Amino acid sequence: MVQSRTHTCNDLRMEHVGQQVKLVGWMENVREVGQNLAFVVLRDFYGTTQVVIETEDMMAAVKGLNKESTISVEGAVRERDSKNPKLPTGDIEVVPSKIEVLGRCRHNELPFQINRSREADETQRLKYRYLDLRNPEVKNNIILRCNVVAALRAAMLAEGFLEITTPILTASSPEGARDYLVPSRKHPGKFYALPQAPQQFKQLLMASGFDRYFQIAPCFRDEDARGDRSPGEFYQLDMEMAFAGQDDVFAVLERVLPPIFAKYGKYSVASEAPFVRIPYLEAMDKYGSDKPDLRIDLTLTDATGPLASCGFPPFEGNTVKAIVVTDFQGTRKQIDKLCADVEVQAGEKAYWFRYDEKGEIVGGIAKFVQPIKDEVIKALDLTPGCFVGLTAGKLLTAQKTAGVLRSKLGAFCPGHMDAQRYEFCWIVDFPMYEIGEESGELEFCHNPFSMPNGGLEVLKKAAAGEVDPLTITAFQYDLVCNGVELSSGAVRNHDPEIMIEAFQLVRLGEEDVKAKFPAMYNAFTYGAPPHAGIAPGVDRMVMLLAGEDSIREIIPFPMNKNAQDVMMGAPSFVEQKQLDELNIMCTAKEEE
RNA sequence: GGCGCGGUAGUUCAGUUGGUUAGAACGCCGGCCUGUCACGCCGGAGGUCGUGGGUUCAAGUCCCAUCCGCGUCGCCA
Repeated sequence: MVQSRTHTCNDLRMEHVGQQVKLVGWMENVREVGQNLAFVVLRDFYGTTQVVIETEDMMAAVKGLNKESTISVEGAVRERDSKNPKLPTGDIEVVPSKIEVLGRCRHNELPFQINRSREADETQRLKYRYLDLRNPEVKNNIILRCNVVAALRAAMLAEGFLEITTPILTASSPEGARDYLVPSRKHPGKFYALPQAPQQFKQLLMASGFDRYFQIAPCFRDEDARGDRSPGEFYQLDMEMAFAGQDDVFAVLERVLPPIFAKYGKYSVASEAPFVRIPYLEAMDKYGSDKPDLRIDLTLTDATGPLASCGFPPFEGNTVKAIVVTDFQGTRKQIDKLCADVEVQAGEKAYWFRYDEKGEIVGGIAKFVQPIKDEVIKALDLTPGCFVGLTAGKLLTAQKTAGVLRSKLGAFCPGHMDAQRYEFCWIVDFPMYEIGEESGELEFCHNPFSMPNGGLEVLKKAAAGEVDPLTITAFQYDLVCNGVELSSGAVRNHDPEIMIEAFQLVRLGEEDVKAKFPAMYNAFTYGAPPHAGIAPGVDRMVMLLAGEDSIREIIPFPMNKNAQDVMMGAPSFVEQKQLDELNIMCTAKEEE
């Protein structure tokens, strides 16, 4: 019988000196320092322990064994001659009497060095993710994720929420992101879809009488990846509350999240409950973004008045937004780099000038500003030594471009951004409708299930032409932290009559609502509670807590940007027999 | 799909105006070393320069095409 280990590689201390122990783990490193003297670093999940080789027998046991092989070591704990204060187990070492190979590493060259895997090529890391995860720095993010999920679950249960799972195989939903489809063998030509979110199910739970629901819910969307958005699948802390409104939802997250951010986050929490609430239009106007990073103390100023007609062609007839940066320390080269970065990201140019220490307008578009110097200084409240970044275009374009410039300037000027903290805010009062860019007609701006602010009355006035539908706001809100959109939620529209009215404004009617959301529409005709909810992204939260810039760092087995699992080889071709059984024929195939 | 950056040894990278045999660090292999802990010292192996075409006496370097990766925009009700 194989005796199991007596301790982990992080257990042994001075008090264990003299004991016989058995450790198991990976042979991380071997330092040979003499004819019959070597030090083996043994690593397991918990830590590392040094094993000292002093005899020909033991040397023979590890000689020829590749690093990263798994071994068991039986021996005595001894106080070290030369201690290492940097290691928790640095005071002791194990003198082995028996070393057994448990799993030989057949490769003397690894795809990357374990403790430096984060520097390696990302495709290699993903292909050999099981080796990448041996790196404690990588592994620790996964442990953090477990702890955060456990803490979220505990906090939600303590708030009186029930965790209820909803179907993974469900019906394709007509709006929103692209669905992942799953063919049905028993129903030729028909498909299931993986849920983009448990949206309709959680609202049905409310109609069923469950008062508070939550779920660490897997969500599937066939959309392209981003640095903070994993392709294919992700997790949300999905929640919904009956007989509740916006303030109730806010209060729950304001109680649940800050302690978890404080305990598990890399930085401190700067926001106190209640979090700042910023109306959507104000966020766009002040920050040029609906997910403002409040760690940056810069805001946008309107400079259309003095600058639109200064003679600089790009400003002519446009809205001009300015960002004034006091105490600006930046070279010409750095400014050019900033503007180039803005253009890459926003697709629009940024312009600039400086009001230097001598009180002169210099650099960038100074030539055009010079003649109206006094007016501009007054309008923008300039002080000597400041930098003025400028963007122009239609209102929204000028705002968005300035938003990008603002975040770049924040990252560039440490004096204007304290990055080592978490700043939360709510973005509220999103517009209910917008003019679609493709259609040129009125469309839902976000979620057609949101309750319009003003209810049935305002919708009827809009239908009668007494109110501009573009001015109607919804009880729709986002939770933003450090410029990352953590979550979207809403007070739902639980009234079939208001639902139909809302749909009629976008040229849809009762039949469309019934056809698109049959279960929910019917359920709401049987007496539905007013309800509201939200769904913070678990992956993004963990990313913020870990202080990582890439979402892949906090997912155990991430896909690459092209939604491929290069380790498992997914997606893959399947056998013709499988397709036949599902009545599926492929019209095109990627080359192998 | 658009734009930006990148692809050179197992890994991370350097490679000048196009010019001798493509380099460094880490890793790997061999040797030395009795207290290392990023061990040290000596030696060695290891390269279709992403792929295909072109210009040239000569291409890692210039041109064209193409593939792959990352970022970003579109997209994500």
